Amino acid sequence: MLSQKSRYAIRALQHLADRYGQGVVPLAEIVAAQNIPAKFLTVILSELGREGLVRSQRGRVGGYALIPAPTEVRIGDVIRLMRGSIALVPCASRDPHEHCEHCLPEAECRLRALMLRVRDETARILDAVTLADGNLALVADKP
Amino acid sequence: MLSQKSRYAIRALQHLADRYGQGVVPLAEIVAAQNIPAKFLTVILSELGREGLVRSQRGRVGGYALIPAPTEVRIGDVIRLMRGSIALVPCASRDPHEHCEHCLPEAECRLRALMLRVRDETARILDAVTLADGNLALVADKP
DNA sequence: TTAATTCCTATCGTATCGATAGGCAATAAA
DNA sequence: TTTATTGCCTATCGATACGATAGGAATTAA
Repeated sequence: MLSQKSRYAIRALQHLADRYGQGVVPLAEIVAAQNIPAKFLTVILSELGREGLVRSQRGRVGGYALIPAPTEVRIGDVIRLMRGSIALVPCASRDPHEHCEHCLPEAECRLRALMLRVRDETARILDAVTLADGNLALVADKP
Repeated sequence: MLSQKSRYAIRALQHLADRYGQGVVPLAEIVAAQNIPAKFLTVILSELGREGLVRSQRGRVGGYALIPAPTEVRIGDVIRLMRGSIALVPCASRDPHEHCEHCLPEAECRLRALMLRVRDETARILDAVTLADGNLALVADKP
């Protein structure tokens, strides 16, 4: 499962992508439009700021803005950022990963072999979609 | 992420599938071969028994055995059994599902649209592999 | 009877998760 | 310069889920 935090992050970034190039968007607007708890969202946006995805402006007309062009931010990247990995099990990450506890040697684990395939398919989908894609269901699905 | 419990369940079932038709397999054998905490495994196998996947025999030469033929048990089914769903977000399940908290109406949620596609691809892979498949990585991958 | 084995329920410690509190810092407008 | 507005940071909280174990009852073959 994706954490609630990851989902909020993606939806907030989608909102900022829709306003890309229009200056900063106040927190309250995102909160109202996306139905996300305000305080929690500040934590999430600060984190995204530290990762370089979002810039912020304080004060009277403050708010947040997406830094990269929406076409440059893949949903897969956002999930990796928030969750660390796209894989369903620790040992099935393509990045340097922890071993699963109480498992067999990775080379012998049938479950791992399967989960690697799931990971690759998932990554293929999530890395083909960016924040610029409005209706994500309609994006071309070409391997 | 798959829970540890789900992973143990799959690996235990794979082990029983390998011994299919050879009578019951004692817990200790599964524990030794699969490196799973014994007490925890009894809980898992009891649950799988209640779901009709496993039968058990008590007493001196007791143990567990898979009930359906290994070819009839899809990994996707096992995961649905243990975790309730294959989807990465609650609202992206194809079965009757809960709504996500603090979200938009489902029809408007771009994230949901994407996650439905991920779910379908994942299900396609996991439902094409059964407990009978030895090296899961080599199963044909034909849409 | 005895040893081996599974079954059931309760419980435990920990980690994570979602969320909020509360105060500090910055900024623009009055 | 004052003030209202807005974001920033750290700590913390309550709830829940998770992984695992304890302890004993029930079953069965030797």
